[in-house]
Amino acid sequence: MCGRFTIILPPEVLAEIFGLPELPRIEARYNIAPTQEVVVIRQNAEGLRQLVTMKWGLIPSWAKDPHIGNKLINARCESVHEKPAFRQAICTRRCVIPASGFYDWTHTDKKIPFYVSMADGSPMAFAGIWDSWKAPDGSRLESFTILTTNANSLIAPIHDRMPVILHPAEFDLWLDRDITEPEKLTRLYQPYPSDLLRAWPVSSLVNSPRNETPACIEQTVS
DNA sequence: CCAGACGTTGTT
DNA sequence: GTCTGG
DNA sequence: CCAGACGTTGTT
DNA sequence: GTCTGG
Repeated sequence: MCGRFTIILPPEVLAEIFGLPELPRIEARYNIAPTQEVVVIRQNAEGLRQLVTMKWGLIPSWAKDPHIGNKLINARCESVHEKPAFRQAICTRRCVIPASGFYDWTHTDKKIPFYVSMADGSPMAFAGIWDSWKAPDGSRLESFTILTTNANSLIAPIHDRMPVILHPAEFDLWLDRDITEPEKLTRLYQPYPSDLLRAWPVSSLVNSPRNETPACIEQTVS
């Protein structure tokens, strides 16, 4: 699944691959955890892409207690079109979460964290959905969740789920607000090809969200 | 009708 | 054991 | 996802 | 908001 990730991308690279109209101001993050503020990309009604900051953990618009978002950090692709918390968002409020890689923990043997990134070091793009929650004081809180799918052969030994990773050619379709038919979207939910990814073990430093240094992604040698 | 849930993960 | 917070 | 808390009272 | 369960 996806419960921790990184974004270490120069603004130029981010703007280029995601087709942003302006250079974003973005800093490197080595250990992004649920509940934190994260930049995501969505498209406005005019088709213009924008980088916006949202909280990780989707709070449905109808939620009475926003803490529900702490649990909704992932949405299973197999059920995202049916679940009450997600089915509206999946039709009209899709987003892409730019990343460099994500972490996964093994549970067989000892709990060992792994870092997964693109084999060629290029940016990674998670498929996500977002919602807007109205607080009692009238303010708005935007939040998102990351879709998950079955693990591919590279990830499977670590974990049975992985995030839905989009190919650059799929960004237009995913972000198009006029496309609402599930059958046009479900084909994007396939596990990303193993040969385009790489994975290596990392130190347990990453376990605590308080540690946010480059050492989090360094390969451990045994 | 109203009340209560609405989610994922992993582990057993 | 289970929930909250990051 | 993992780490860390997990409680009440009264007083400052 | 919308569905399920009582």
